Amino acid sequence: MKKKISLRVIRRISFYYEALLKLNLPENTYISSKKLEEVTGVSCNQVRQDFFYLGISIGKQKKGYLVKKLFRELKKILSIDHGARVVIIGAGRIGQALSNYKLFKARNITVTALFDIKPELVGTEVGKPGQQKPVLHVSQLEAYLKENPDIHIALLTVPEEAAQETLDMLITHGVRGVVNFAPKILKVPKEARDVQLINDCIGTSLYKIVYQLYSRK
Amino acid sequence: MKKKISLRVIRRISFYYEALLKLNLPENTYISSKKLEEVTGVSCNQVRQDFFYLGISIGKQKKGYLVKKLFRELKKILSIDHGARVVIIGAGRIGQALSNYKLFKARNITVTALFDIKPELVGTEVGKPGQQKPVLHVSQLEAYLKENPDIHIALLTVPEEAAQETLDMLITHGVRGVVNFAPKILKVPKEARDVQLINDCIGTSLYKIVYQLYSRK
DNA sequence: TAGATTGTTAATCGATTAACAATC
DNA sequence: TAGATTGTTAATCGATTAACAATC
Repeated sequence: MKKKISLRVIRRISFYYEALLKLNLPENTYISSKKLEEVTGVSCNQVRQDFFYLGISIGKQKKGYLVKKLFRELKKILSIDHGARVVIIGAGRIGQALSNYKLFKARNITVTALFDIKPELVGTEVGKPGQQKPVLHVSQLEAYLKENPDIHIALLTVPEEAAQETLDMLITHGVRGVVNFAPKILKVPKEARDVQLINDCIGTSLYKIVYQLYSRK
Repeated sequence: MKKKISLRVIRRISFYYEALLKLNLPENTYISSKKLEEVTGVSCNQVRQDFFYLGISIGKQKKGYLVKKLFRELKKILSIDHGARVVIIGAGRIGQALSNYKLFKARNITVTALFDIKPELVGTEVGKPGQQKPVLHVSQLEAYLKENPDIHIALLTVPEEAAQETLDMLITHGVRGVVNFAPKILKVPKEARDVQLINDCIGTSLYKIVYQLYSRK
């Protein structure tokens, strides 16, 4: 059993990985923790602490980390090579935005289909030309998951009123990880305690800004 | 100068407030920390600890907190009565989703306008009937902010490539708080250190689920 | 009364920051 | 060499959990 890595660390590892992707440096060059601080906003001390904690001891004094090796290590931790296929429940604006999310590709995450109940959406395809995804009716979901037993994750973007029952339904059909975007705290039923759920409502970070600007005087 | 409240606490306070809104209990009833745990997922110990920290000592043993009083206290902390008017830069799917975000109203947050550069969007109105908002051209932003000097916050939903320059422009025009939704870590220029910025890319929480499901064996 | 729930303190836990010897 | 940067430890800081006396 591996060491447990907190989600905070995972988040920062994601930052490092994406920064590396975007910098697009030659594989045989080096990047220092100081440079990583510059591009990710994570302090260089924190960067080295993370690497130490994760057993990434590939640095060279005076140079930094070989890009090629660092990529390999980060990929390993994030299981990038494993890949993941996911579905999106709710083909509204947020669902469609997620279905086009650029960085998923770099993470080896594939959105295979969207599901909705609106007649005007069901049967259409969404997304940019060349990477379009079908919108199916929610009633087809059960069969779809049976045909695609490698799909264990769903992104939930249905209206608040339908969110909890949809989550319950997803779990019944074998989904094991869900990100809920509805503005409602959902709960995993007790009998399915191993299902991973993140409530991540778009818009809540605005509250923090409002607080910082208007309450903190 | 008030005690500094961390953003984690603010986030939980938001949960309590929204739970209270949704439960819609009569003002003269009581709610216990145990019940708040049930509806928010925050442990009752944490709830009481938060209230203690914030000086909310209005509980009655054996009963809990009077809904009316609790509302008042939470509103005070979150500055709900102050209110905030904000603009959205980028009228794509995420921008439009945010412009319709239900809970903003309960928080006394008003989206006044959206800005974009796409000809097919500029000049239109978005949103549900009765609460439509105009989409203006980004070039009109400077004048708009001059006319509405009470607007200090922008939600940034432009494409990644344009995000940093747009942020710089916003700051130049006097914006003091920004939530960035583009999949890129933006930086506030050194000369504007007091500007509040949150990078909150939709989709990153999926990475956590993927990690929990596929890496943690 | 007995049971339930608060307010508060202390203990625990975890995360971040700082510092620095080692060395390329 | 001198300067820069790592790996690692220790110190600090902050957040959460647990416990319980007080009391309605």
